[in-house]
Amino acid sequence: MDDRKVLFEELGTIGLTTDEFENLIKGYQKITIKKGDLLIKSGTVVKGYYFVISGFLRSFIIDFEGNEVTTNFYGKDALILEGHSFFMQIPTKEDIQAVEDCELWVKKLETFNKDFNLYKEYRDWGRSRLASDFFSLKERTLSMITDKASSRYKKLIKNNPEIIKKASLKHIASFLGITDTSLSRIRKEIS
Amino acid sequence: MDDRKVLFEELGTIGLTTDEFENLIKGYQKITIKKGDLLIKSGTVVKGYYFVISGFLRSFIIDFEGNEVTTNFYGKDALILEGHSFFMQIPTKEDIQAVEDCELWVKKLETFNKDFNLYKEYRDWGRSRLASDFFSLKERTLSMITDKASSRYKKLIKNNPEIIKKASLKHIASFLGITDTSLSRIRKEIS
DNA sequence: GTATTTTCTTGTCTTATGACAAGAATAAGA
DNA sequence: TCTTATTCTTGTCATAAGACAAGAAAATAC
Repeated sequence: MDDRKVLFEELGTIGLTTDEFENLIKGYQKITIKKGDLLIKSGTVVKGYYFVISGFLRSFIIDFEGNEVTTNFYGKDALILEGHSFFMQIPTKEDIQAVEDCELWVKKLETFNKDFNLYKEYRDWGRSRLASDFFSLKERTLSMITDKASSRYKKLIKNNPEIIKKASLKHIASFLGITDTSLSRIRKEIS
Repeated sequence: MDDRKVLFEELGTIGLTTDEFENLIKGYQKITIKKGDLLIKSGTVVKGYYFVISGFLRSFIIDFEGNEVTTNFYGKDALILEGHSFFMQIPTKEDIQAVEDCELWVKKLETFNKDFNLYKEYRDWGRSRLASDFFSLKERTLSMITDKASSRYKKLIKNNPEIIKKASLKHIASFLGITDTSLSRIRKEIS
């Protein structure tokens, strides 16, 4: 029951009655994956969305030259929603990998659809989440355009210290759109 | 009635009955704006989403140094949805400006919410649109990371020739994340 | 249709970042 | 614990893109 706290914090405040909330919560299943394992494999259809209970993950794609490009990081309480694949039920191009051992809640498509159509509050919550993830991505894209690499790195230190602590230099570098060599030099420069 | 064709193509195929469709369509109002005018002003709360019937628009933000950075372009049939502001009803940071005289359909929040809760099909459509816009932005961000400026420009020529035709060099340049000087040289290089 | 403003091109020089490679440090495996 | 693999640092050199400035071309206004 303790683990439900994470969900409770997010979903317990959207305005559902206790019964509705309990019913909604039933649709979540707990899973664990080991460090290095893939939660989502590129080429497959994503079957659920996920809440991170504990652990740390990253998403990446393989670019045309065969290099891994890290597209995002997911720590405690993060929502992992690969909407394009999940909603349209088409294969995803991204892989999502556990950087540490992880515990997650899964919500599968069928129960998601059922609850989505059942509860207005859940719909509003989902819409907000999507809109705010969209907004974050916009900010990131803008930062790629207007900031130089060292500023992007400094922002990451300030806003996402967990990433700096848990992700490897190589993964952070490709997330920032630079080489690991450059990031190493930026680190030296800053310290 | 002719102008409804645009909407029809998008919304007429989502599985509503004729009556439901007619009712949905009623929620749209037609507006026009003149070249140079702002459809959405930064600092205000977005009151609707828009379908472009005719014309051409661009969205931009002002960065910390006071420069305009073009964030998107919208041609015929495009959906203009500033979700973060529209759904959360908070002020937006973006401006959206008519590059040419434009005609648009507006759907205001109240009718949107009514119809969203009324029709499952409309909900599914909205979710798909949001997910696919999200996906496009992801691709754009990835392109900023993995492609050099000339490749990004070539992709734009191939995938969005309308932008090349209608937008100014300066706006295209900031959209691609480069200076107008650089884009001018890339154009010379290519031709 | 001329004047004025805006947009685009081109030149020179600077700078941030990449490519490649070799060694150091750290982590993982046996 | 020792060995091997991985990650990180550092050096040298190459290159894409920016900064600044001046002129050409095009669009807009009067």
